[in-house]
Amino acid sequence: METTQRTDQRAEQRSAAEQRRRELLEAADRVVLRDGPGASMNAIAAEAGITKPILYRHFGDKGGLYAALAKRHTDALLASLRAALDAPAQRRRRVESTLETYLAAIEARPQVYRFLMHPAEGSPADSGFDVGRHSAPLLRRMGEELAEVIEERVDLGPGGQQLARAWGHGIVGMMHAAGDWWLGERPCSRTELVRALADLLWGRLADAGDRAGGPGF
Amino acid sequence: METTQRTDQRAEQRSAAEQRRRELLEAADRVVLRDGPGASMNAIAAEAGITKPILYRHFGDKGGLYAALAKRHTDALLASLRAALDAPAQRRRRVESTLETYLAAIEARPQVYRFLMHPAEGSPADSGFDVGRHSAPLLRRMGEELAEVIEERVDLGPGGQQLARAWGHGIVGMMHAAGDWWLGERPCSRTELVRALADLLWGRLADAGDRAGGPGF
DNA sequence: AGACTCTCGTTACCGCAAGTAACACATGCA
DNA sequence: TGCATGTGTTACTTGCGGTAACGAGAGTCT
Repeated sequence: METTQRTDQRAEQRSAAEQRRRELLEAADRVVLRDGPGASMNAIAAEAGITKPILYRHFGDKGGLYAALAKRHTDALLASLRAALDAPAQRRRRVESTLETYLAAIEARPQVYRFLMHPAEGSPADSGFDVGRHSAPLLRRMGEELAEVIEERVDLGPGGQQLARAWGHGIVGMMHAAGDWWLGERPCSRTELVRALADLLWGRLADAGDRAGGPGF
Repeated sequence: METTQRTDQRAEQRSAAEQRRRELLEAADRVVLRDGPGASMNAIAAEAGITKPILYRHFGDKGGLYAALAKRHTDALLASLRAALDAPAQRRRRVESTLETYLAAIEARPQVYRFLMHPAEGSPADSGFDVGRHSAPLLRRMGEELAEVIEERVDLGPGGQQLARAWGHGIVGMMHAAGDWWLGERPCSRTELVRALADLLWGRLADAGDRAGGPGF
């Protein structure tokens, strides 16, 4: 039975290869979390106890490795978010719980978060060039300015200043992400998007009714 | 009048240097807009008709150059946003006009936008490693998933699908930016931030009264 | 005039990281 | 014994960021 033997062997090898891959990913994880995303392939290979070419055979190039790494964390995060989003509760409660889940996740493992979202700023000194040092400042500046405007013009009662700041950054982020998506896909006209976002800010989400079948989002 | 002569000369030199700096920045601008943010210092120097060390004398390092480059565009964008935000009109109208301004800007010059916000993805082939290819996918995936949930559970009437997608990406962006800011400054507890964002989504911005003095934001 | 110095510019180099080619050892199969 | 295949290595190339060292021109001081 050569074929069976051969298939068995193939299967063994494949599973061994996947096992190996997992090990490599865990080593890479350790290094990236320690040295920041600027970690070199040499360092990762050393941590795994092997040398560079093996990494390249498994992941193609550095982008492949990082993508695999990111996918793991991303999938985990998305799963927990989905759970919060699907829990049986009122809509507002679910929104709060989802926000809570996300914030708790980034709070619990800020290094992972920084890797996923700010893949530049290495921890020590530097490491070449901090690509990505610009977007954050721009968003921050916009958020701060908007917060000032809100705090100065809208009456939010006690604790209004912090509310204004959270809103400033939140609204800017909303604009940024929606704009980014819209620019890539062009699913509608600019005016339509503006209306959609303004409607969102104007509480249309709270006012909308539940869809037939099951509790509303 | 040595001193006067000397000051004149100094002034001349300084202004000449600034002039030069502007020229270099414009050359860098051209290259970056053509080759993407992965543009090499050699390429930029060549475009400006000089060689690398001069760039380094002017901007210190690559980060300095990019920061200077980013500052120009950032300042311009912020100025127009401020104008829209300060225009005399009702609050909702101003919000719409600000959103419109932002979206129009990124629509008009997507390359500049990509440089400011997605400082990795070079246009041709690649250029080393695309740091930052992960954050976008994660945000996109979250946005799409949220959009699905919204569309499937909330009754938004006609055109609800696109509305849901815009909201999905917008809400995710809000969460992301607010979380990022909060993680950096820790200005309040997690629960407070959750409440603030949920309140925002629940239309508290629309309901809030204007502050004393002038038309509300 | 000639030495000083200051800025602008160059060439040639270093260090380092990504990615690759070529070779070496084991192990199962004919 | 020969050979194919997966696993690992060393040693290399290429390209980039960054720097040191040197050269040329123009104004300045004695």
